[in-house]
Amino acid sequence: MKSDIPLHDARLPLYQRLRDEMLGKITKGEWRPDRAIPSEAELTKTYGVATGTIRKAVEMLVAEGLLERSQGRGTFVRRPSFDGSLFRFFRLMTANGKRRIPDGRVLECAAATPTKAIADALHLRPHDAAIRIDRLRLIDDKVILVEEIWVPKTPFAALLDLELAAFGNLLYPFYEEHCGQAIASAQETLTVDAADADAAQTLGIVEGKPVVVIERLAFGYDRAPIEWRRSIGAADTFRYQIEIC
Amino acid sequence: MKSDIPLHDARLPLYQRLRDEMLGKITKGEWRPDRAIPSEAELTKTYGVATGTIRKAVEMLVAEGLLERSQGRGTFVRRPSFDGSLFRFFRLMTANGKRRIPDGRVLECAAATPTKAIADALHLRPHDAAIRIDRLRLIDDKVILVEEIWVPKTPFAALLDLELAAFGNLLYPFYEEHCGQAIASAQETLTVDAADADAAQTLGIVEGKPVVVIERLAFGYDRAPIEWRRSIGAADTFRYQIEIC
DNA sequence: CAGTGGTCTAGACCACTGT
DNA sequence: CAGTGGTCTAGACCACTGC
Repeated sequence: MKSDIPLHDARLPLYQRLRDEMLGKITKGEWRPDRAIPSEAELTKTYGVATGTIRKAVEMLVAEGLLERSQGRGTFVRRPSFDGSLFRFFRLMTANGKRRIPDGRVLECAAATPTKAIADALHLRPHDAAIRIDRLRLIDDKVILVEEIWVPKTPFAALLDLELAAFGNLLYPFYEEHCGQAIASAQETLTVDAADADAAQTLGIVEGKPVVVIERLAFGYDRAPIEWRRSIGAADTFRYQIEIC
Repeated sequence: MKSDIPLHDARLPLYQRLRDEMLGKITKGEWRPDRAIPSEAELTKTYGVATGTIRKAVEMLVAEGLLERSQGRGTFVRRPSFDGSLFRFFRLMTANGKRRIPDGRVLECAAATPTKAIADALHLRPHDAAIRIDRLRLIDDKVILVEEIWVPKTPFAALLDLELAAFGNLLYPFYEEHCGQAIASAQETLTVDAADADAAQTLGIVEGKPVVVIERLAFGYDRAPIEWRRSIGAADTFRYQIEIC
């Protein structure tokens, strides 16, 4: 029965080829999100391999976050759920140690010309177009962060056609839904500065008071830079938490 | 032969208990860095379990970075190479983007009574003894960080017998060498505060100027808290960088 | 209860390393 | 070559889920 398994590369281990095969079922929509895939027993029959081999292939996809197993219920295709990873790129905390996602309010989203530093960070060539997003983040209608965000116009042009109110509180799921761009990792640099007049007014603090400046460069799964952003918040209410592993 | 495996918790899966057992061999130095551990065949005999079970336990330790497998050669205990991971717990950068490890100068290292918050963080019971280390970190003889560090007296008592000058620039390799305690992960919380008189004087800044406060709790491979530390530095020269994956 | 994934066994054969 | 880890088999029994 081994001939049932397409031998994409006969030199690859069986469980690898099985994993690729199953990945195809998911990406092609043959196995749909939130639905159970065939049971291990079925899969062993379908592919003519032992349970251990099926398990190893499934385990790979579980580790990659594409499948989810639940004892006694089955194995399910994960809807790219940002519920679980909501906080992955979000490191601000309230004083009592809880994380609360602030509301996002996009003030502007338009084509613009980035500075050289930002263009370089995004690997833009000299005349590549870009989009600038100005955004506030609020908790209980109080501004806690002022954000300046840059993305390349390609493939983010779809953002220009959207109502500003249509932007969600989290941009990354938004990028994925409307532009097909998933964020895989990011690099943040955090410094402390004095508030300039603009930022001070928006944040409701006195000019010259300390602010925290977070510059983030976010990357896709192919490690290409996708988004540059700078967030500024009042230092006295600021709390940034990170796990180092 | 299953009785050969200490049943730390009989409800845990066998491969978990095996992994813990093997972890003990490593941390206790019974299996030494850069040396091969017994082959799979030997381990199955020693512990009286099937190869698959041994493999799963070994795989866990490989995933945790403690073992390394090499086909045809054997499985080796990894020397915690601080060469590559020197910067793993070190996130301060100079303005030009380079990382430079500051010198460490231990001012005091003595038994002391921690606050309740620190005792709780370290999971100390009411009368467990602790050690406090006061330390400066300097670049070009300029103080850039003031650190207060707490570790449990057990198993860190060896630190009390050392000359202060004997402490290296990096404490974690030091802990490992003298106390057999390896740091596996840490959690940091970063806030901005105003400098009190003490810190201001040590850091050479004006009292009330903003300082960055980093509180870190570091954990061992068994996820038990090992070290609490608070580092304070002047905000204007501060730069903190992190990769989020 | 039947069906699912979770654990575990007791092997087999292969690919690779060092001598 | 003998010995190692890498892959794979063909099951068994258990714990959990939902009906």
